[in-house]
Amino acid sequence: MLFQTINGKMGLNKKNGESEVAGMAATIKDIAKLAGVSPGTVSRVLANKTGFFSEPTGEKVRAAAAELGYQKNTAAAELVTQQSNVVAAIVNSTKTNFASPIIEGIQAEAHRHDLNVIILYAGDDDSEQQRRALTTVIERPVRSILLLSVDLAAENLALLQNSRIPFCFLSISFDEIQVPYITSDDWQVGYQATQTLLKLGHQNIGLAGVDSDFHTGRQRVAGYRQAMQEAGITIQPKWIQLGNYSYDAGQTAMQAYGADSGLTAIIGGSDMAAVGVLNAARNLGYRVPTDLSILAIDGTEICELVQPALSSISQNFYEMGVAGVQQLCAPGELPQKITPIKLVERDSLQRNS
Amino acid sequence: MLFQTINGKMGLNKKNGESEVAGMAATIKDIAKLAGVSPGTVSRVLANKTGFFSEPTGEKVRAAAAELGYQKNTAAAELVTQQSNVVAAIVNSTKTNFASPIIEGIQAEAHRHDLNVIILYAGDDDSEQQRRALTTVIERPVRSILLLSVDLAAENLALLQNSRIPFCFLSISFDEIQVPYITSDDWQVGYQATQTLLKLGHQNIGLAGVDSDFHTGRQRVAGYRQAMQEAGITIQPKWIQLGNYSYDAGQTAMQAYGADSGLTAIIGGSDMAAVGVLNAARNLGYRVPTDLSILAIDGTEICELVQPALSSISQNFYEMGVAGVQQLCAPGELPQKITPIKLVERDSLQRNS
DNA sequence: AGAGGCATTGCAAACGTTTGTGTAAAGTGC
DNA sequence: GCACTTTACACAAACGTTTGCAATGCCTCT
Repeated sequence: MLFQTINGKMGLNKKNGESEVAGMAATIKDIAKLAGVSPGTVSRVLANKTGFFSEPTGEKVRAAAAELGYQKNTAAAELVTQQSNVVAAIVNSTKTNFASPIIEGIQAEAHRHDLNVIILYAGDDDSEQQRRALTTVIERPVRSILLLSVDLAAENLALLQNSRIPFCFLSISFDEIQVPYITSDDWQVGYQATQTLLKLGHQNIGLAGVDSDFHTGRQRVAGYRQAMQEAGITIQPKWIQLGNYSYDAGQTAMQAYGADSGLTAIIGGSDMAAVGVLNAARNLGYRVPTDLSILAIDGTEICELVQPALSSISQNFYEMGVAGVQQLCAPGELPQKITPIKLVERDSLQRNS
Repeated sequence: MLFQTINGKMGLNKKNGESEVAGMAATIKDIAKLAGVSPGTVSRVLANKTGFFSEPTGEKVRAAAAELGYQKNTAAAELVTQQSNVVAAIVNSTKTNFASPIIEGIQAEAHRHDLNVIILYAGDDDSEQQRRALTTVIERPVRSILLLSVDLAAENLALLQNSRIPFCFLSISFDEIQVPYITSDDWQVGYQATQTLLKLGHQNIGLAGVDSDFHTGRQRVAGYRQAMQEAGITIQPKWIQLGNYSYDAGQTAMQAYGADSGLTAIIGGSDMAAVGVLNAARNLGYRVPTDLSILAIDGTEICELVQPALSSISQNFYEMGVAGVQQLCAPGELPQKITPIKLVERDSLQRNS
């Protein structure tokens, strides 16, 4: 009775008669056959649509599923239901390491909404790798896309917008184009960093390693300029050393300042840049913080790894992650959002006498 | 002629008449209708199956696809072809940070084979999060699974093996169970680290922060013991301070050693642990490397971030990544594989006089 | 006892692809 | 001008699900 071999219309190029023979994964139909019910019923009990099946059948089906080691084919299900519960996070593999707390935030909030998270790497500034990551997520049913500080090439942005999948940028901002993003107020980041140093009596303050090619960096520089201007200090051109936020950028910035820079404080464009500044400064003979105060921007764990531990203007990356998925779960909100920043004091700042 | 409205059997609950009305993504059928050919033909030209269509038709189809902004639904395609070109990497979100070079290796080699990579986070030792990550990849068509130093709970390993998806562990090893893995020879790691220090004249050598709960850690300890024994040195129990490879583990280990430990050299179980040792040692009044040599294990970029830069027994994580996808692309090879290690000298070692 | 309701299940369409088979029309050789 | 091959395409099945609808049987009410 249980092992009846009625098996519908026979395929032409593949006979599906005995499906437990080889390694072919068990399907809902196999369960149906084993349990002696229809595939539809199996689907219903497995989806726990209570009220649509009797307890005895439920048991039979569950037993059969267990025996066959059934694993659902979600892709097939998503095909018919036309909806997915995975959200994709695309990160650029830049050396600055704030991605991890953002992802933890995404993960936590996503699970709260019963969503699954997949992560894709999009290379550094490689538009080809971006395209690759983008198409792999667009081509399969993802519910939404989060882009962690990736600066999309124009053609890739078009691709993304064309896909009609909801998306949101994280930890990056734009002025020219109108897209949803969540990040810190980068102008405030620059402004408050500078203010912090000014309040400690510093006047000659450097800004090292920020990238003014993008909005984020331009904003930080603008905040810095404004704070300096309000304090009545004229900025020497060499005080602003641009770069790409990396460790190397910090180092080369510091080397450009040189051993007799006249600076008493430096703002690192990122944690990594600040560490670069720190190490290069030491090699130039500076003692930190005695001779030179250093203030990092970001506040990731590396600040606590080096000695002296770096004080920082810290961003709330975790919060960015959760805000990102919230934004995508409850759309209709305004598309730009700001997460708070705060000063975290460690051991790299000192009052300028 | 082009806009004929023959559209097959009408659906009962959803009329698919004009599909460009709302946001519904364009399908192959829409293209077919627009170009005035059959869906099959569209599929063939889009897949570039040359020889199956004439150039004029090819052009018509491509034009229609472009006009509709067509995006392939790979999930649907994978459903019928029964094969996928995505490989999943599952990483645990541990604070030690070697994951990134492994992923870069995976990524590079995968692209060489025209595969796409998705990454999942599996939490730290959270079997529930593991299960979640695992099922999300098992439930959809992935070609193979790489697990980066994740120690799977027993029930989750069963899940994985049951799925019949090829998998390989990276940067972790096992003795009790028989599974494919690629990692460094951890015994050699411990042995060579110790040898390095012995050759520099050290005798009282500590081992800090390794986790002997797992095979990897046990092997490192065993290598250390063997090297010490060969040198005729009896290990004081407190020289071995276990931990979980973290920064904190390194710190507490060093604090356990104390200010008058008698040690002249310490092996950090990981880079992070070594940095923990370094900072704690400084706080205890040690000068590194003058009073105390420190040798890290792993050789990630943090070794170069701290001062003095930490010498290390470096693993080739990138290579692990490429070996992992190679292994899964050309199966039949022996299931365990070893990637080489090497000593990288930086500034944290000094001869013991 | 017949009508109506409800619980349980089967049936079949549909999701968006790929691909084997069938078949006209066009091309080739004699 | 006929048989034969080739070219270019359409047709339809199949992948593994979900779900609206129909069908069956039983229960309850009058």
